[in-house]
Amino acid sequence: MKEFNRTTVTSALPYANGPVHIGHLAGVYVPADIYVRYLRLKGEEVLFVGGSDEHGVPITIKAKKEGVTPQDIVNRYHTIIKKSFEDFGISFDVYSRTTSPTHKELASDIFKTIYEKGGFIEQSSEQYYDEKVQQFLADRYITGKCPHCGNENAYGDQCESCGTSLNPTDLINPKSAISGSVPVMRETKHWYLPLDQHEAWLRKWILEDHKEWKPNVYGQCKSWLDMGLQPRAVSRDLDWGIPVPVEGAEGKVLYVWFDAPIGYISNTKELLPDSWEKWWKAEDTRLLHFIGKDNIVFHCIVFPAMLKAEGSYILPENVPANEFLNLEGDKISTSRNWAVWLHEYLEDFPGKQDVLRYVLTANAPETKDNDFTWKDFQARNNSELVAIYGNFINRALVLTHKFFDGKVPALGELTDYDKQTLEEFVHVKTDVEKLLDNFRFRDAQKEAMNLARIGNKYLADTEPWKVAKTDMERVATIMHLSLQIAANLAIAFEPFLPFSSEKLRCMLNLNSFDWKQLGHTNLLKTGDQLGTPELLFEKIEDITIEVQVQKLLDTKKANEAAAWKANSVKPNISFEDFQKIDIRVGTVLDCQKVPKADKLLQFRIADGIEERTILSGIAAYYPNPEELIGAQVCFIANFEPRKLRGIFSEGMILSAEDADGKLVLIQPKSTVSNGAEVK
RNA sequence: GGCGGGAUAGCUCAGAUGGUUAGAGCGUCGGAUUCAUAACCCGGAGGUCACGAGUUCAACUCUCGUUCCCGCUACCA
Repeated sequence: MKEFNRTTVTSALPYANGPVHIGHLAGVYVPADIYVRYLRLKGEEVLFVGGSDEHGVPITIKAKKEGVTPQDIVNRYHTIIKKSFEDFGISFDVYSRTTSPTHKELASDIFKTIYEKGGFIEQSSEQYYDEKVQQFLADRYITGKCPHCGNENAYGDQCESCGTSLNPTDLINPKSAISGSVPVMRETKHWYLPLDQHEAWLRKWILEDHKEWKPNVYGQCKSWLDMGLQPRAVSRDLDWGIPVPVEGAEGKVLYVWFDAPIGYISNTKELLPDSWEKWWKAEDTRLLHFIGKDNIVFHCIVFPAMLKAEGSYILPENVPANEFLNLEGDKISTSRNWAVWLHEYLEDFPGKQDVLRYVLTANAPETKDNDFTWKDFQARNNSELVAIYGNFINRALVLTHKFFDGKVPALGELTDYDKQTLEEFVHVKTDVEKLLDNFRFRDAQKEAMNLARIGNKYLADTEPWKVAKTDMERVATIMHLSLQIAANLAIAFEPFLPFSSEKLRCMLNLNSFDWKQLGHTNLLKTGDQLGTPELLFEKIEDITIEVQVQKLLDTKKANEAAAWKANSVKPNISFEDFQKIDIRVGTVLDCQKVPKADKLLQFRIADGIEERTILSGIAAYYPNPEELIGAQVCFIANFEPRKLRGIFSEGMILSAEDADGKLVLIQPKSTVSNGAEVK
């Protein structure tokens, strides 16, 4: 077992083309933050690095769409993202960005070093080029007709209609997704990192030396290694990014995947210009990458290969990747606005950062994709944070104020039951530690919560409010111990719920604490004056949750409307065909629901000659049919009569079907004679 | 299509190397209690462990097949 003296913790760099949401928090930043806070509390040397990933094609596309520069886009989102992390107490030592000068310099240096060592191969190939916007097109930005299923909107890498993987050259009638113009083939040269040459040591390093990695991480790496590694491009033709720092590379930038992870290092360097190297090059430094499952191969294979090729860096000791968090049963999606955005959450739930941190940890996607629901959020707040933790603290403080004027009472003789309780909560410390050391944050938090359960049980069993009538000394001991448990809770929850721990610390008038004190009963001294008791957590009412659920339902509706596309036009018909249809205007004389039929309305229509009855299946959209009386509608007059629900319908009333399936009557703009023909 | 991960109580999830009655929290039902944000505390009910075969004295656990969800598939980032 290797000996480590310090730990470098990185968390995946969020891509700066949108704000961050609960999925980011649950998968990466909360677990990383818990771990880092835990190490800090233990007094270990630790550095927590984050930053925004600001290069790459999607940002340039977004900028073009909005008519601003890529720098404008990343400035906007970097600011929002950074603030969200600060607000949620994600305790980065540094949060910088890949557009920083330090990063540009370091990324260039690393590229150059590998280049000079002959660590890249150069290769030319033909690629699609958009002459209108003068840039090469990534596969994703070429669309055309799928050769397999005929879908007109297949992407250059895959047809989403039939699922087939494609090459851009497979597409029939390719078009640039950026400008819509027809792309041409053009030769271009790129640098590749020959991963195949790194395969042997990667295989040993991962498959033999790191069997302790999580199954999802280990499994995916094994899968890649078994398939055989291929050279991977590290440059691309683009004007947004870090220029490839060698001759003959005009117009080429580092591929964003190459540049982004170096951001971990350059952000460290920006913070510690003189001492950054020990965090990245010293053998006694333990490097950990917190990421989501979509990043596994990159952090376990590609980035290590880059670092090895450079030659002077250490490799990650573990990569605790999480699965994904879903929202109310659906995949979280930035583009579909299916997310709970952190900055919006704080507007709706000011001061409730810890509640979200708690819920996301309690239901963290550690072994498989999990689901976030608002109902669960409410339940965890009300029946765990409020009822178990908050309630215990409140009981302990209120009782102390009631019986001892808010001063820590003296500890008397311990009963066997007292000792038994103390023993239980000493266990909590070792259990939480063991779980945190293994990145099992969900269970660790549950174990911390057990401390509050122990406290509640202790009060219920010792019943100080009863004993107070006969034996105040005994009450003093009970409250003394209860307050010590409360102080322990502040420590145990600090990594998970930093804001609440701080609040509790103030209520208890504790100066400071560290992890070593956990499990001890001398955190508070007899006679210490406690602060004013406040509620640690508040109940969340049904109405609050309903508002959030409604917000999501609205989003869903808006998405459906946005996704709606008009049906393609039917084959042409002749004028003679059209003439066969006799469409007329008539006035509604009477209109009512057909009994025992959900959808049908029965119309009595004046058609200019006589009256006729027509049935129409629009009842759901006209809940008050009598309001239609007097209105003019269009109908097909020569439709074969048809019996519906025992009634003859003599024609068909015309409606337009909206995106959501809603039917809307077609009516003339101004009143016309009954029987007027529609031509 | 190929590969990887997953499918376990009403809900959200745990279940090293196969071994007697499969666990937790919430919810639910019953009891006790009143210091506390109608909260806490005690107890009960609830599962052919996705489906179908196979290996084994023994399978939630191993093998094969099927279905569904998620991810990766090397120029989406």
